[in-house]
Amino acid sequence: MKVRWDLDSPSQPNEAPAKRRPGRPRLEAPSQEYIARRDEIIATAAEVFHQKGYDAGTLEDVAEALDLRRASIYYYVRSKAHLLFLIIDRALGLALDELDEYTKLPDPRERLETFIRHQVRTITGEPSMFTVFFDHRLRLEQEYEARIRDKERRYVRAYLKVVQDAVKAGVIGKVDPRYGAQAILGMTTWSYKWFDPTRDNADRLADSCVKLVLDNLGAPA
Amino acid sequence: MKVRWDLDSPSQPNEAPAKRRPGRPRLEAPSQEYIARRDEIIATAAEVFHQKGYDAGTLEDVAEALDLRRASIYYYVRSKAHLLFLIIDRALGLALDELDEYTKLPDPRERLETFIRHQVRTITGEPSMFTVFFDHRLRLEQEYEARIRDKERRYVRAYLKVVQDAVKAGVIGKVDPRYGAQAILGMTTWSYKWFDPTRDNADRLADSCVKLVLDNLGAPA
DNA sequence: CCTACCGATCGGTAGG
DNA sequence: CCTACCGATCGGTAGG
Repeated sequence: MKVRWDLDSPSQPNEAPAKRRPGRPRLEAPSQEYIARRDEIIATAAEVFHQKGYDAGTLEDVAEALDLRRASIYYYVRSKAHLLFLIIDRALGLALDELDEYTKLPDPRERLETFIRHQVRTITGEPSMFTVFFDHRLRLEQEYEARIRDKERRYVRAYLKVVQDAVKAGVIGKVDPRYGAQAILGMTTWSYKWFDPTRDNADRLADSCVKLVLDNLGAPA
Repeated sequence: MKVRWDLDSPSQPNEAPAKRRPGRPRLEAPSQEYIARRDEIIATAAEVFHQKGYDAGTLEDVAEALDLRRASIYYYVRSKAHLLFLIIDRALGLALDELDEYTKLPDPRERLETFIRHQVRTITGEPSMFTVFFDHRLRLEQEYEARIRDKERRYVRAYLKVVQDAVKAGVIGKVDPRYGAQAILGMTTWSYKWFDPTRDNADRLADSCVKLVLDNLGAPA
């Protein structure tokens, strides 16, 4: 049986590059083609699972879409469960990607606005990835759970802080930060259920979300 | 084979009572026990599909939870697909239930607030039903689609109108009604993904949503 | 509402 | 990356 490389690593741009281990490496790094092909498989699987659902979408469907035999997928991926993990990890990576940068923005109002726009852009930009993430996240196997949960927390915490600061600065009402963060997250994220790129416009949706939360008129009752 | 009754009718309180057909009825109406038992099956199936997903959750699981044999479920339900329909139809029925009443509220601000509170209460009150509804709605068979889509449209339209009126009355910013409605719907509905009744409080969540959208402070930039 | 029982699908592996 | 092939699961039906 051929030796395969670190199948688990999601090869994300925001991932730290693999540390060079001491001594002579046993194997060369996975070839560029290998990585590219695996990314193709991940993306295609996301589309299949998006359309048919994780369980109903078969590896046969994925293989067919790639003009492969089903067994060949196992050269790149350990199992169907592993494939689900790779999709979810990638989705989280995308969402987390520019967030650190935005966290540094000094103005609370601008920061919240940027977070909202970022979320809308990210979700509507990768509907398949995020549909799989949100609708099949609970089908993740135990072994993968921990790795995901970590990044997930980082994400929610970032949102929590933005909302807290916005409340402090008085740019939004005095809401419970946790509920406020989830509400804003929901308002934008929900788009994965209804947004139709042939009809809807992400920037206008973002405008509406921002206006609803930040551009306010009536004084409190 | 025994004759069964109208398996499709969801026996919802807001459903019009079945019209009395002319002539002598062929069969008495389904017994109260029959209806009650079927509702039990629907509720249990919702819990199973909530925990394991629609495809991964088996009829065996449902039967076991009810202390039945799997085959017995078919006395109440045509198929697994039919069971999914019954759950989804029930969820929509619950959501639609009090909505007509609230539509009559004259004050735009109060009406929007009531809609928001109603949505939070409904979703958090039936997590299993609504998780199945939102996460497995696309696995509905063709034959059931139409019946669902209709009610669904009614729901979205009601929200559309509330938002339109709120914009006109100037109680929220001038947002695109469609995006505004989906944003508010998302803000509240999203709770089915994270709300934990042992830790969270539905009324406070509703407060936060209302405050975020309606109780505003800063003037538009 | 139950006891069998069938048919089909599908993830995964051997071995090249 | 492919050709077989196995094993298990599961929805559904017959017949009572």
